[in-house]
Amino acid sequence: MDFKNNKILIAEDEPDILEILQFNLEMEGYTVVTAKNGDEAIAQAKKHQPDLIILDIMMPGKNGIETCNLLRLNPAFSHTLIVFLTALSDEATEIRGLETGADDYLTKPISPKVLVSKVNALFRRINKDDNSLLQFGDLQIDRERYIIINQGKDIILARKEFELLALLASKPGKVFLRNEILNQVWGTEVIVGDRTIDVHVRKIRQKLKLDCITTVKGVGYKFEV
Amino acid sequence: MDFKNNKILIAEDEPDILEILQFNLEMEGYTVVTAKNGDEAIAQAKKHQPDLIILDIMMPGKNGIETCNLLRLNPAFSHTLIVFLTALSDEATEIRGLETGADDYLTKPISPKVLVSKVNALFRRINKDDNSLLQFGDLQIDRERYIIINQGKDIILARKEFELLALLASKPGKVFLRNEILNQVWGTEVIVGDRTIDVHVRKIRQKLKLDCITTVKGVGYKFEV
DNA sequence: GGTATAGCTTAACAATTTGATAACTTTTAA
DNA sequence: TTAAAAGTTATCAAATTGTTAAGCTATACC
Repeated sequence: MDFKNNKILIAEDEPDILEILQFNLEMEGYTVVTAKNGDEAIAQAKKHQPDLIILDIMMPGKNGIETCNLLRLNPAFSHTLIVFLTALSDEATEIRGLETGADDYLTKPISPKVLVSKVNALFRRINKDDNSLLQFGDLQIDRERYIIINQGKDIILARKEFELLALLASKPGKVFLRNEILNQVWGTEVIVGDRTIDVHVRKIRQKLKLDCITTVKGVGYKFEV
Repeated sequence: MDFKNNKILIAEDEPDILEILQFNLEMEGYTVVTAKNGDEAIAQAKKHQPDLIILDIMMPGKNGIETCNLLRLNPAFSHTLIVFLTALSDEATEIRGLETGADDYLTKPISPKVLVSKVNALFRRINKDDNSLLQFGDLQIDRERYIIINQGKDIILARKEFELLALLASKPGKVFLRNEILNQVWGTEVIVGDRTIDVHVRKIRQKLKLDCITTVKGVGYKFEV
């Protein structure tokens, strides 16, 4: 799951609860920043631009609802996920929170596991379909954007090159026979010469500057990191 | 709030609860269709293409979780909002439900007002992403008002130009295939010549004086800031 | 209702990029 | 050692896109 790179800001005045939440979300792979009250939360939000903000409603100084209102006024946070967390199971507060523009509302006591699941579900909702992105260490293959990113640098491959690489990378380690490659990338109709695949492989190797395509002599090629 | 035109499918076997939910959501301006069990829910979903599906977990025949799994397998519903509704406050079930790919989880008893608020919040989020205005640095695209603003200056695009740009900008970075563009901007009925898209792209580039549309040769176009 | 205007599409051609091949060299495995 | 397979390079053809101008269409305006 690659949405786990997302950043979460937790604003909670009770240190114990804060620590439990932070620990569990970090275990899940999220980056967590924290705040002890509303003002600090706003400052941290501006500094770190989190993808999700968890606001305790009962906090000293600015409470969660006021904080949410202020954040939503800023265009930078108009799309940020905001979730309230509170011990109040008071219905009026809950409704007020949601009308304020929060995306969800969690009632304490909530188990860390449930929290993590809810957070995952929220991100799943906004991250739409991320099945188009393959990642291997420093190498990213983004099928949707049709680019390769290696060590932060964009690499542009021509269509055939890209499709060939994407095919090999779709099953790392698997050896693709020349025939398989021809069928998948060129289709069964087209007939091309013997050296065509080699030339494309060469160009990929050249552009990527990375030894990720291995030749299996007499058989085919495979992708390996 | 224009998202109130949205359609909601409720699957719930207890007629009393079903009626209360339906009544309250209709009062709020939503269109509601109903189902009494999982199979019926799937049939209704296919028929009505709802924007949100509320699934009771405990239902005769297929339960809510199974139903959700089946729906998510169908690409037509892979992005549809799904919310579980159940009397179980059992933690394991809750987690299982969320991992299944539901977007939220509501525990009975839930007051109609809270339900309505949660539903509103869910729609607020997805509508925010789809509609309203997109902003990329100095460039603003206001889909509602059909206006582009670049560095404070209004730029007037013709309708096709605007729709093409708005489509590309709706997913920055994503490469839209020529076919996708034709389907989205022109519709599946209309057939236009090969160079039509290019000409519109050229005009957009010319008017915006900004290099924000990238050609991916042999594939399509993408919007990038 | 007629005319002006902007918008949309197309055709024709230019420019560019991509892909395939030939011809040759190098590597590999038996 | 030696075929067979794969690598390399330059070159040319083909595919794709960019550009421009012109014609058609719908809409607005008088």
